[in-house]
Amino acid sequence: MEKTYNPKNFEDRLYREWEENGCFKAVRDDDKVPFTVMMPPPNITGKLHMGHAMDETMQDTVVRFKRMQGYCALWLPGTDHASIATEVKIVEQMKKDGLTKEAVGRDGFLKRAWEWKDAYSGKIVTQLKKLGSSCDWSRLTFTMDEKCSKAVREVFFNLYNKKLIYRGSRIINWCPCCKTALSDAEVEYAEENGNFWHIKYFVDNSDIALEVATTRPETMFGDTAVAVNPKDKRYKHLIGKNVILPVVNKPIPVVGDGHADMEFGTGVVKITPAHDPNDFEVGLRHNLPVVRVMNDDGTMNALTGKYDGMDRYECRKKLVEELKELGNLVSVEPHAHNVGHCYRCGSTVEPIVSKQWFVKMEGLARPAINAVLDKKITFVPERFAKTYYNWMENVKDWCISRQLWWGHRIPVWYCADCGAEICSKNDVSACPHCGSENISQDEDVLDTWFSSALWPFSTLGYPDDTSDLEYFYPTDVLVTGYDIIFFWVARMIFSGLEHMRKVPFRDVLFHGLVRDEKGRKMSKSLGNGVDPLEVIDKYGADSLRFSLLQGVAPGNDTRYSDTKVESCRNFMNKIWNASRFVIMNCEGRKVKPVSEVKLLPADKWIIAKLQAAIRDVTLAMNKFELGVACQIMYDFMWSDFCDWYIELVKPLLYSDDEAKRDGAVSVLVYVLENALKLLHPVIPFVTDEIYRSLPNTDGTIMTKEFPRYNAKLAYKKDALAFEGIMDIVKAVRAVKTELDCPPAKKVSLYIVTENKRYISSNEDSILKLAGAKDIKFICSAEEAGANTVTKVLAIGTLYIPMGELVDFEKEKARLKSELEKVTAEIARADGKLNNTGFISKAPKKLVEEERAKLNKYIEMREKILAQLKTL
RNA sequence: GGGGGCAUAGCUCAGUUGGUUAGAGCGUUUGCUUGACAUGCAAAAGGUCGCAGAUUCGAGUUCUGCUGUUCCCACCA
Repeated sequence: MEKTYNPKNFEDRLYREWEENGCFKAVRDDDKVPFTVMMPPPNITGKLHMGHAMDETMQDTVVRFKRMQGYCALWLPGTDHASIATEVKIVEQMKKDGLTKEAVGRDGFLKRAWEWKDAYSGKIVTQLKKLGSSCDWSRLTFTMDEKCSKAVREVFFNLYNKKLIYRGSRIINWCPCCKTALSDAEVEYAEENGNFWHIKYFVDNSDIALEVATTRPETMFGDTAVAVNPKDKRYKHLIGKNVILPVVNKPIPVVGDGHADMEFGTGVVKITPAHDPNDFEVGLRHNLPVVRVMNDDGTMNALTGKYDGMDRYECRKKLVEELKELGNLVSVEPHAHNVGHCYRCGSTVEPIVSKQWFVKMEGLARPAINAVLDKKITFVPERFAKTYYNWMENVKDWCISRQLWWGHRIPVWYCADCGAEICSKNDVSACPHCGSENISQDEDVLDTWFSSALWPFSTLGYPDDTSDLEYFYPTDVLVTGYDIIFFWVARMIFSGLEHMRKVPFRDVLFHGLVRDEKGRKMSKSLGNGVDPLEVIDKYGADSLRFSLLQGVAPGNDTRYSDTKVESCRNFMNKIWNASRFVIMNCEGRKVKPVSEVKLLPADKWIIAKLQAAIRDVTLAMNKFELGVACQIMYDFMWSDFCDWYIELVKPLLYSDDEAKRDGAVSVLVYVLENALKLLHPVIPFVTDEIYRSLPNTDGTIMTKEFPRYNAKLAYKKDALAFEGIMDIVKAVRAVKTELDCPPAKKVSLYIVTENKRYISSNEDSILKLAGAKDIKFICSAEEAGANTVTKVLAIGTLYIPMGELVDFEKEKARLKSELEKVTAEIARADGKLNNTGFISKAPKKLVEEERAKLNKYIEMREKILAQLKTL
């Protein structure tokens, strides 16, 4: 083995081997319990970012853990066609070649899109492999694969026939840049500084004017009424009269409607049903005409007269000027308000009336809410359930049609002759009503998230009754970011319940955003994104994986930092070198099962620590507390195993006693092997590479059983006793440092104790680790002679002759400060034990422990006092 | 307007049924080439756990209010 950890030597090789040996393949096995995870399919538009790296690492860790525990673990990978995002990119790409969608046509465009898909989805797969993802690549699914299309059509067909999908003219969010409708979830709001334009609308045949205030004057052409509050005494009498729409000079009615807020602005609202969701509702209530005045590209239409064809903002400017000239403009006041933007291209969206397809959410939402309420699905951490309820309870119908070409085309055909509308699972070539072949399919495609919503079952063969679907569905855990609760998680839940009659997954494990070192969101515009591939190249995949999990709490945002990855790389190096040491010492030795080894106190101690680690890691993993699990492993491996145990066995390894050497090596191998198995789900590469070099192992670690807690090996009392030995070592080291004594200088140890035999049996360890030359058991302090430093420990009192290094004043001060500490502890324990409430109400075990502690401290205090007297 | 998160060592963060003297990494100080590792070892300094109450024998942990900060949702034309 090389002297330092060098992941480049083995990561790619191991991954190839795992793959070639079919280690990731999940085949139905009725003797095993299934464990299923569906990978949130990355978009084919981009490359892997840190968010993906965290998401995939968490999934891989959970899946590898379960696989080792004996589950039939399926992790199914995929990629998403990302309808709008991809289409935007392809349009950009074509623009460079001087081409437009219209120029290449639908077929030409789709050809380009598929080429894009072929080029990019492969890249993402390569990147996922670099991370070590143990997914079943034979099942790699693309959201526009044949099987997904089949599922999409089935679901659409069923919902259509249940009247849960309908087509209608409603207010939707329109992106004038992407030229498509968007769902509510696809609009992002940001506060912008705009203006409030106050405009006079004169009452017909009168000098009286109503003053309306608007932030979007250009929509005025679509005004079909002016509303006042029916309770508003100022305007009540005008209800039913007409006002003249300026510029257009058209009379429109004054209506009374509660929508007009008496307190806000002038209390008069212009009503533009075609361009505002609230106005649309008012329009419905008062039977107002809906007049659209804007084109799909954000320019004004013919109804705006001279503004026809002008951009919406240009029109705004010119119109305001005209109003000013006409004397209708009363005032302009600055006004900050929230403006909606397209989540893909950032353009300001226009609320526009448009004929679109919708999913009726009433009826779908309730069961989806109940599934979480009834704990059929558990959110981790729980708090995200609130976000989910809140959204689900207020959800509006889902606009699913997009005026795009890249995506699942809506499976509805229209007959040009008889006007029939035909929804079908299969392509239709003739009208079933009139037989006409003059029919055409709906031009629009479906929202990307419509197919994503079916992901947990479309990937397993739905709508067919496949064996996989029966075995692997419902899936077990969905791992994803909290930012797509609405887009995806919620929609998978109601879709699973509606179409499969079962929840799509039992747990949802949320993670937060990976931010940059300063806590900012990683983004292209800031240029602060860190490429996981570069990090892997520099530090190795295991280092990155560990750094993304260690000490991270579920659902919390984290900061990426090079220094953290570096410290994790150091941990890998530590594991590497400790293993190298163990393997080196195995040469020519008999490595026996630990059950055949006569265990020494230190052995029992490390085995006890190992068992505790196994127990705690398993508990943490089962609760998805991956950050905690990593911390436990880190501490066990580094502090317990490397810093203490390896140092403890060195004297044995260098002794001439063959049996002792064999025993030491056997325990080393046993502990290391188990530790590697514990660590494997998180850091698969380095653990497997080492595992293959261990004696008595064969094949890969990834198919071995995950360690099980064994109560017989817990050795609680032995472990506690051994801590006493460690206390002696720590005390000597501290004294040396304090007195500026070189660590290499050997000292003698005088000990007053009732544990002579136990200390003697660990003498070698103490001498080696403390840097001592001998241990002498004495009965009183005097025997230790003058110039000693005293350490009062639980296992006994330690006297260390330090010769001229001893400064009596300092020693006195040191003992006094120790006395203070012990006295404080006595006061604390005493206080507790004198509290009748504590005695009567606290668990007995706790009271006893406290009492034992008190006794221990009292004893220590007496010893310290005695020592102070002699000084 | 509604709902969350966060506030713990100089910095970044853990701390999940309330119970040892509140932890880690990085940084800082001191000393070490101790035959796996200087990507290392040892020792140490550093915290009234945002503030004020409440519940409890016992609160970093539960509840209420407040302050600061941040995110999400809704949205007034």
